[in-house]
Amino acid sequence: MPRGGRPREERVDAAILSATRDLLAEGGYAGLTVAAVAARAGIGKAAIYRRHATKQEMVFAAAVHGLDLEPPPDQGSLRAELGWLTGVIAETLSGPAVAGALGGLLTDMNDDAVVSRMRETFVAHQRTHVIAVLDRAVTRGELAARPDPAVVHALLLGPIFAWLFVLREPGDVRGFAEALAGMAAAALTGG
Amino acid sequence: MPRGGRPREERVDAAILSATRDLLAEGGYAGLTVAAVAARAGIGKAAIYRRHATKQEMVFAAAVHGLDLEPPPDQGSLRAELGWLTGVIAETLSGPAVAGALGGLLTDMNDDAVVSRMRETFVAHQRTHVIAVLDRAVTRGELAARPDPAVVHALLLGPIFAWLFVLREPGDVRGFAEALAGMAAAALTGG
Amino acid sequence: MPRGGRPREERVDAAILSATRDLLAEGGYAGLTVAAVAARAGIGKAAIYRRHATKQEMVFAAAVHGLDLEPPPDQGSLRAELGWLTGVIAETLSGPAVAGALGGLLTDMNDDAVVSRMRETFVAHQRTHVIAVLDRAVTRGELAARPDPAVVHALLLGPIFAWLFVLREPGDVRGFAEALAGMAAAALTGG
Amino acid sequence: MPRGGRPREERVDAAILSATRDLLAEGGYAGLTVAAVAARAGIGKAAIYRRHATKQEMVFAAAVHGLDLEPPPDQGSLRAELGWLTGVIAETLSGPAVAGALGGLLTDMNDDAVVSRMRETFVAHQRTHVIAVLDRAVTRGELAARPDPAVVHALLLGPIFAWLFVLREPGDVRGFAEALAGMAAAALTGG
DNA sequence: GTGTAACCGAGACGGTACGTCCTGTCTTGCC
DNA sequence: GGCAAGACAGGACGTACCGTCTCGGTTACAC
Repeated sequence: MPRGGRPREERVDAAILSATRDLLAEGGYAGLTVAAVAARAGIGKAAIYRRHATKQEMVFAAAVHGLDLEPPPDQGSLRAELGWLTGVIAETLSGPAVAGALGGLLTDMNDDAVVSRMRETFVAHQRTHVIAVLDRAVTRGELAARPDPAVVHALLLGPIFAWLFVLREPGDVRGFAEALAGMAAAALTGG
Repeated sequence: MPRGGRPREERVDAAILSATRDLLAEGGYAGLTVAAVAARAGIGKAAIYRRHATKQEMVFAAAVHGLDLEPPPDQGSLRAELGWLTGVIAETLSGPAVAGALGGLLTDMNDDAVVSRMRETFVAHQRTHVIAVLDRAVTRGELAARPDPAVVHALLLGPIFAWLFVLREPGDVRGFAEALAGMAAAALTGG
Repeated sequence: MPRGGRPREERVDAAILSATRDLLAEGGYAGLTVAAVAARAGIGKAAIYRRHATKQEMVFAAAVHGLDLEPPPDQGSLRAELGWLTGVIAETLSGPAVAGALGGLLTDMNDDAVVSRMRETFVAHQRTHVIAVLDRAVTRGELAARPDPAVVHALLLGPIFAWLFVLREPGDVRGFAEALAGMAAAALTGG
Repeated sequence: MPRGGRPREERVDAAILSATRDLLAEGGYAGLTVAAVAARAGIGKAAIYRRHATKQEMVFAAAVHGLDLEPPPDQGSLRAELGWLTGVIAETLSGPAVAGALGGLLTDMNDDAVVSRMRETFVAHQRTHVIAVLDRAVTRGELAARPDPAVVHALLLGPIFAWLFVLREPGDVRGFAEALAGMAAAALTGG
C-alpha cells in the first residue's frame, strides 16, 4: 500500500513502549499522560498516534503485548502442567507495567474496540494453552472428558487476578499460584 | 465538634448515590461526570464534594457501599454454603453499577486512600463470611483444619471476577457460580 | 413595623462595617468575600444579608456611607472654598477602604440599583456643596454667572479620582488637591 | 527559543479579542465569562489561557490594547491642542468595550500585574502626548515653563473619566471635552 | 539526481472534566 | 424574631488531558 515515503523508525516504536512501561510502573494507569510518554521517549505525540489509535491501545500494546507464552511443554501430569500454567500467568500479571495497566484497561474497555483486542490477544492465547493441557490430560486418562475450557481458564486466571488486584495480598504470588494449581487439579479430577 | 450549622440533608446523600448508580449503569465509569451526577440529582457540585473528596470516592460509595452480605445461614454442608457464597458474590458483582464501577475503581486506586477503604469495606466483609463458612465446615468434620481464608477467598471471588470482567463470558453467571462452588468444595476436601 | 422578636444588635451592624473596611484595606474589593467578612466580624452570613441585600450594598455602606461632608463654611473667596472642597474630596477618596472599594463598585454597578444609591448619596451630596460654593462666588461677584455645577463637579472630583485610581501617582494627594483648586479657580474666573 | 511546534494562529488572537469586545459591550465586565468568550470565538478555553494568564489580562488586552493615539499634530495653539487631546481621550473612553471593562479592571487591579501593564500602556502613551503638547506650548511662548505633565494629565483625563464613570452624566461627552479643554487652557495660562 | 511522500520533534488547536471558590438563600438549635 | 454555624443550588474559574492538526525539516524509495 505505501508507495513512497520515509519508513518508520523502529527506534521510535521501542521508545514509546519502553517509556509507557516505565511510566506505568511509576504512576499507574491514572497519572499516565500521552504527553508524558512522548516527553520521556524524546519524541512527538504525533509519532505515538501514528502507531496507536488511542491511549488505551498504546497501553495495551506496551503492557499486554509480548506476553505470548511459549506453548506449554508436556510435563507428564495434569498437576504439573497446571502448576506450569498458573506460574506463567502469575509471572505475566505481576510485572509492574501490567499491574499498573490492567485496571485502567478494564475501565476504558467498556465500549471500545480495545476489549476485543484484549480478548483476542491476551485471553485467546492463554485459552489455547488451557485447551492443550486439558486435552493432554484426557489423552493420559486423567480426565474422563474435557471440561469447559472457559471455566477452567477462569478457575486458573481468576484467583491470581483477585490475589494481585482485588485482595492485594502482599504474600508470595508464586506460592499462591502453586497452591492454586494443586487445588485446581483436585477440583478437576475429584469433582 | 460542629455544634451549630444546618445539618446535611439525607435526601441529598441519597440523591447523589442514586444518580451515580444510574449513570454508572448507563455509561460506565468512563463517561461519568460529576457535573452530570449533580444535574441528575438536582443538586450542586459543592454538595457532592462536601461528602466525597474525589469522583472516585463518590463512585466507591455508590457502587460498593451497601453490598453488605447478611451473615451466611448454616446450610448444612460445606458444598451448600460455598454455593451460597459464590451465588451472593456473583449477584453482588453483576449489578449494573458495580459492573461499571469496579474497573474504574481499580484504575484510580493505585496510590489513593480508596484502596484501603475498598479493602476494609468490600474485602473484609466477604472475608468474614468466608471464615465463618470454613469454621463451620471444620466443626462438622468436613475439613481437618481451616485453610487460609485469604486463599479460599481468592478461589471463590477470583473466578467470578475474571468471568465477568476479564473473560467477559456472556453465559450465565449464576450457573458458573454454582459450578465453581462444586469445584471449590472438591478442591478443599479432596486436595 | 417589627411587631415582635429580638431587636437587631447594633454591635453586629458595626462589626460588619468594620470588618468590611478592614478587609477592603487588606485585599481590595476583589478578594473580599462575604464569608470572610462574617468570619472576621465573628458573626454569621445571614446577619449580613439581613442588613445588606448584596455584597455591593454592604461594601457601599461600609466605604461610602458616612462620607457626609459638613456644609462648607464660607471661606471668603472662591479660591479658598475650592481648596476646601478639593481637600475634602481628596481626604474622602484616599482612605484605604474607599480606595479598595470604589473600583469594584463601579464594576458591578452597571445594571444594579447600587448606582442610583451611589448617585444619591455620594454624588448628590458633593454636588450640593459645589452649588453652594458657586452661588457664594456669584454673590461675591467673583463669577458673573453660575457655571454648570455638574461641569465644575467633574472638574474637581475627576482629577483627584484619576490621580488616585488611574494614574496612581504616588505623590502627595493633598498638594495635588491644592494645586487643582488653584487651576480650577483660574479656569472659572479667567475662562 | 521555540524552534519548532505549530505556530499560533493570528485568527485565534483576533477572535478572542473581538469576542471579548462584543461580550463586554453586551453584558459588561460582570457577566463576562471566559467560557462564553471561547464559545463566541469558536475556540477552546485553553487557547485563551495560552495567551492571557487571567480573565483580567484578556479583558485588558481587548479593551485597552489598540488605544494607541496617533501623535498629536501641531494645531497651532495650546487651546486647540488641548481640545484635540480631550477629544481623543473622550472618544477612547466612551467606546462600549472600554466602558464595560475599565471599572472591572480597576477592581481587580489592586495587587496584580495588570496595574503595571495598564500604566505602561494606557497611561504612559497618553502622557507622552501630553508632554509633547506642553513642550510645543512652551516653544510657542504660550507657557513660561512646562508644568508637571502628571498634573496636566490628571486635569484632562480625570474630568472625562468622572463624567463617564462616576457622575455618569447622560449629556454629550464631546461637548464636555471641548469645554474642559477651554478651562484647562485658562487654568494653565492664567493660573 | 531529483521528486514525492511519509516520516520526525514540537507544540497549538477545539473540546471537555476536574476540583475549588463564591454568592445569596435556607435550615438547624440556641437565645 | 435575631443570632452563629454551615449546608444548599448554581455557576465561573483556571488546570489538565485527549486526539487532531500544522509547522519546518529530514529520510528513503522511485523515477
